[in-house]
Amino acid sequence: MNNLTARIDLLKLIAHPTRIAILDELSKGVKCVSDLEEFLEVSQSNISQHLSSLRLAGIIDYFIDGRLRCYFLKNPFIPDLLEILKKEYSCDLPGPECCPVTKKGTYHGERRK
Amino acid sequence: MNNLTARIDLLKLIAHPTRIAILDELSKGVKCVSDLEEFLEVSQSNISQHLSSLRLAGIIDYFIDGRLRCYFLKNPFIPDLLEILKKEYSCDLPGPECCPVTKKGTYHGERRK
DNA sequence: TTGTCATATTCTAATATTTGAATGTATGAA
DNA sequence: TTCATACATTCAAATATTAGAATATGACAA
Repeated sequence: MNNLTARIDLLKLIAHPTRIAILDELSKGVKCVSDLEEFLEVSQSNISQHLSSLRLAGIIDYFIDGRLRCYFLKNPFIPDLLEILKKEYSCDLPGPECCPVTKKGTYHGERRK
Repeated sequence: MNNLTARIDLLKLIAHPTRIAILDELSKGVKCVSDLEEFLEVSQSNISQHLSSLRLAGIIDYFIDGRLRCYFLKNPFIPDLLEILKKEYSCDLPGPECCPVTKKGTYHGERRK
């Protein structure tokens, strides 16, 4: 499995509102499960399940402090992803030469013979 | 639905090998379906289905040139995403003060009373 | 006006994901 | 040594995603 494939798998795992919320919170610092429980609107069991999946994928990890499990971000791809997820874009990409609105210009890409 | 939720939905839609391959190819320029067919290992029907989903989500669009449909990228979030997907990271994020390996330091986050 | 090319749509089966409910386990306090 | 806390695991049901097969459509060429 190459790098890109692996990265796409990560993306798929992460593309979930609760998981993003967890990662966003962890990006601010170490948190234990009950910290997360306080600001997420889902059950403790569900949070644990998400944490477990994220950890199996190598995205986060934890250390044990007494009876707390303190989770933290591990994968450096995550902060970059969170950043662009929150970024605002003011307009669409510029259309190609032969724009669908004007119908002018032609398409110069490769075509089947 | 706020911006972040919408962005997460986009992420979920995109997190698929064939879709990423399509978007990556479109990021290099306009392509029609048969161009895509040539380098993707999936059926034409399947490509069309992916293109259709991507278009419904506002990620891509096309213009008609004779009997070709020429697709292009529309959503400006995509190039940023593709960039970080391909980025190499040399190591994990630095662990927190109280690291799981050394077991030193303590956890200063908020805790339930 | 018929055929063919380029592409889309619909339907369905297979598969994957997500969740809640119930229960289990380890730790520290009393 | 018993109890409560903090968290994890297992299971099953509900739901969503994906791919392929079959078929449809619209444009151009002959």
